[in-house]
Amino acid sequence: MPQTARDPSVKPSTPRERARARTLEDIVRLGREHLAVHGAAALSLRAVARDLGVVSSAVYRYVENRDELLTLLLIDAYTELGDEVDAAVAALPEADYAGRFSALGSAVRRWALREPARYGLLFGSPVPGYRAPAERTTGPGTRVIHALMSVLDGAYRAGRLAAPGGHAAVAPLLAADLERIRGEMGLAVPDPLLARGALVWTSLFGTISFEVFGQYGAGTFAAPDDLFAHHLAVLANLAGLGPAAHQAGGQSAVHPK
Amino acid sequence: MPQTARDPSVKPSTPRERARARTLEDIVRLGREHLAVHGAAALSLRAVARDLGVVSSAVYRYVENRDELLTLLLIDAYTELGDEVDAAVAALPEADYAGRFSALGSAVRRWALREPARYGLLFGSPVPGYRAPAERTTGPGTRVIHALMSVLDGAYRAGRLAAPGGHAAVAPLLAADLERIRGEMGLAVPDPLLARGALVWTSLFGTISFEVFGQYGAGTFAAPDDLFAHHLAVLANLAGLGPAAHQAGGQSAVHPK
DNA sequence: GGAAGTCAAGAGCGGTGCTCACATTTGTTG
DNA sequence: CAACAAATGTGAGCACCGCTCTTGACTTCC
Repeated sequence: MPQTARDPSVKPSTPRERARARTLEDIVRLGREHLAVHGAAALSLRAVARDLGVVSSAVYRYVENRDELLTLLLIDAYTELGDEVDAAVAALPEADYAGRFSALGSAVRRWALREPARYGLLFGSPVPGYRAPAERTTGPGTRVIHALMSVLDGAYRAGRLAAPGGHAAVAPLLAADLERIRGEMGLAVPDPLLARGALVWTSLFGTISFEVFGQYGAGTFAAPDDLFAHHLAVLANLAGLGPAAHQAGGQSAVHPK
Repeated sequence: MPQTARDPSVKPSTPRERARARTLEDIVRLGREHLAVHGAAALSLRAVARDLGVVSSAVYRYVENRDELLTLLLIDAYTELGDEVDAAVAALPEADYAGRFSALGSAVRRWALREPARYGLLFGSPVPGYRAPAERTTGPGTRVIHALMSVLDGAYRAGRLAAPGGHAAVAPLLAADLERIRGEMGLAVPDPLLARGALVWTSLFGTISFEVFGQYGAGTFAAPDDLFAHHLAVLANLAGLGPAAHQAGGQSAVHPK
């Protein structure tokens, strides 16, 4: 493969490398647009080439194959989601744990509703023949859970994470997993709270997925904002954050700006 | 369209109709196998035709197009899932509400892990160009939520559904939605419990989706059974069922046979 | 027996991912 | 500046896809 050195950490020096980087950016941008309109499985390299004003085989100079483009779009989407979540969380004071939790959940939902196809690529059914390269996607792909756990861990260290009522027993094997995760992520929260954090994590995405993917019936919920706000409040409580101080409900929480 | 009358409620009388029904069953069966192996977006009518030992165009005598086959597979999957959930719930006494809830969740998970591609078709990202015909899919598609709400409603009517602590306020618009749903489904549970039931519903599928779709990292959870059992116990508590009487955790809950 | 209905076959259209030999452009270097 | 080599674009081609249409054969019923 005659691909040139493409280390993104090194600023492109020569004009040729600059042009190449720009073309690749265009390809990703066009791919993102096609993805948003037609969905992941319908992503077509030929269509991207057409929009790029180039013959179909030319894009293979920049992208090895369709899966490679999918990987780029995956990283692109994870990064954008992670940026927006981080920004939403950072907009509130560090000690406002309930507010930060609410902002995190609302940011994820806002992005998901704005970019349903890209959300589907990240959190929907896996693309049939495609295996995401873990060494490239786990980093961007774990930003949301890291942000969530960071909020919960901060609340715990500040003594603001209430021990949950009705302690569900944590089985030994699960405790081993949690212990390892706690070490890898540098957390302090004990097992029951950590396990609940995982549940809150999956529940958040479950709720959002149902809304984005249309799993609720057509006109089942006329007030999805209120429904999500309610769920978010319950989940904050479940995570141990107690009743959300910065009101978790209503339109204002969904559009914090 | 020269399609014959194909009302499934009428038993096929003539041998021609019998043969036709049998061929259509074969097509659905082969489609199901292809779906399980290659995923929804890669479902190919030509491949089904090959396996059927027939030229590709012949399949169009039985199935209008690819979307029609997808609809048949959708109904087929919803029905199988609904049957298994109903059977798992009915295997426990009606008054064992916590046990029935646990059985329901475990049955969904068991089916999802056994049939990941079909699960993805039902609860994953929507197939790009495809719109499920609501008049044919909502019936089979709402069986699980009906079963879940039936358990919760029964527990409530029996006075066994605890009022949840930390009541999250139910916004007026949401209350209107809940009132309508309560009427359509013939339920008695009040708003806070109904809203929590919806959250438990989406959370259950969120957890299962994360596991089936590999959203947890590769080796993040070595004990997924224990993790799910824990989540199920917390969700039962969240729904208002209190600590699950028929122990909700462990392998025995996942494989209740 | 003939008419109506049903069905499989095959060619064909436009689309896809991907490969390869060839032509062209472009930056560097003698 | 000219020549060279690397990078890039081109177009044909392969195999697959969904889907349509015509043709011929077959079954069923009057």
